[in-house]
Amino acid sequence: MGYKHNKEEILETGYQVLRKNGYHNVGINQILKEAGIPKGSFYNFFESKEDFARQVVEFYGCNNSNWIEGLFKESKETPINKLKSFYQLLVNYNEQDNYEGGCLVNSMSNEIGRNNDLLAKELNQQFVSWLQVIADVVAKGQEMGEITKEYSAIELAEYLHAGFFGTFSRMKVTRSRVYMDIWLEMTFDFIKA
Amino acid sequence: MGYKHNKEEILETGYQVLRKNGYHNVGINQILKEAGIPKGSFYNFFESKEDFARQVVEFYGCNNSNWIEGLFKESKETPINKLKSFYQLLVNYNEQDNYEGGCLVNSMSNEIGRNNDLLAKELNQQFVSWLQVIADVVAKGQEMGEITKEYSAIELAEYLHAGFFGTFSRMKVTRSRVYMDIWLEMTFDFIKA
DNA sequence: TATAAATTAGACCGATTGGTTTATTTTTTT
DNA sequence: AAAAAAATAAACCAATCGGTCTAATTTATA
Repeated sequence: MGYKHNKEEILETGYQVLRKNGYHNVGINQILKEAGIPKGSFYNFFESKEDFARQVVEFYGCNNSNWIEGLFKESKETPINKLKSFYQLLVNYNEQDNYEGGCLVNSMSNEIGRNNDLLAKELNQQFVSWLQVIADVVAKGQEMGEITKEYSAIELAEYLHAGFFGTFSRMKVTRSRVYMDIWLEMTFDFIKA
Repeated sequence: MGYKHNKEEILETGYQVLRKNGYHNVGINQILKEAGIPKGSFYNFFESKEDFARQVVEFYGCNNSNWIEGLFKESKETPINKLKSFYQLLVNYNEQDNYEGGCLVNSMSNEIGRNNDLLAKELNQQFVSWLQVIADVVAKGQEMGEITKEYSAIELAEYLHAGFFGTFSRMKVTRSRVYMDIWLEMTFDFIKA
């Protein structure tokens, strides 16, 4: 039957809160309030705010990694179209969100990537694990002759995802997907064989 | 002769502090300490922390805009090489900094681009003014037949600078320029005519 | 030179921060 | 059923937050 509160629900709430507001802009009390738990429970599950954030990143990162893998596996499209559809899907979700939040790993990397070694390490780990999933699809596209072989699959994956992140950040400020759509068109034009 | 403290010096200190630590991670007291001024002087010059940050962004944005313009004007290289050298220079500076800080506009856009309308507006304004300078050089490159005409100068400028920002963010976490150098190579390969 | 205005200086303020503590309740183990 | 362990609950803590206030000093204006 278990206790009243469970960790995964808190992590899910934490993910939403941190994604939309950032790390230093959010206090523990806000998380307690939104998750509907008392402080005692929070500090029973998590050592500190930093530990909490690290676990949120890990939780989100792993979920996202599985989601991407599933998406690529189920899709019947060719590799290059799988990738393009994937990015289009992310943009659609963000648009529905009215551009609130964006990607937790992207935002948090920018906010504390240089000031907090523990979180930076976790953020990079998750990013790299996504990259591997993307690189696998890129590699298949290269084998099929769809994607340029001038650069390695991992180099192209980094290029794709870092570029995507940059444009994603711009979307936060402009609150418009116009340049994001152009980015998609240009990038997938550039990387084709 | 003037009073003891002057606003530009405070803005310069503020720029360094905000760039390295972010917005919400920095308190007024830290700025007072690093700038060596009492609180009374700060609130004599600035209405609030938010107003201060806005002025720092404006100050940095304009300085940077002028610097870029000067750089492009003095350089004897062709447009595409001007752009590449410009980005390489930025990376070199960041490397010398041991990847602390990065670009204030990039970092701050990510941190508060969606939560603070006043700052978001200023950040976007500065970004767009840089973009115009870059687009002018891109346009010259297109005229000379060096750069692809498949996309407009401003589209290419957005593509360049947003992509650069994304990779710049990654550099904060990885603390290495490896993928940044690859990004440079790939991007300037992609956009050539 | 007298007066007004701007700047400097830092003590002070209520609110909030991340985190601790203590007591109670619930679940698990014996 | 008894004892140990885990989880819940919220009052409490020192430190810090952004910001205000009053007084002293310095500069500009009349």
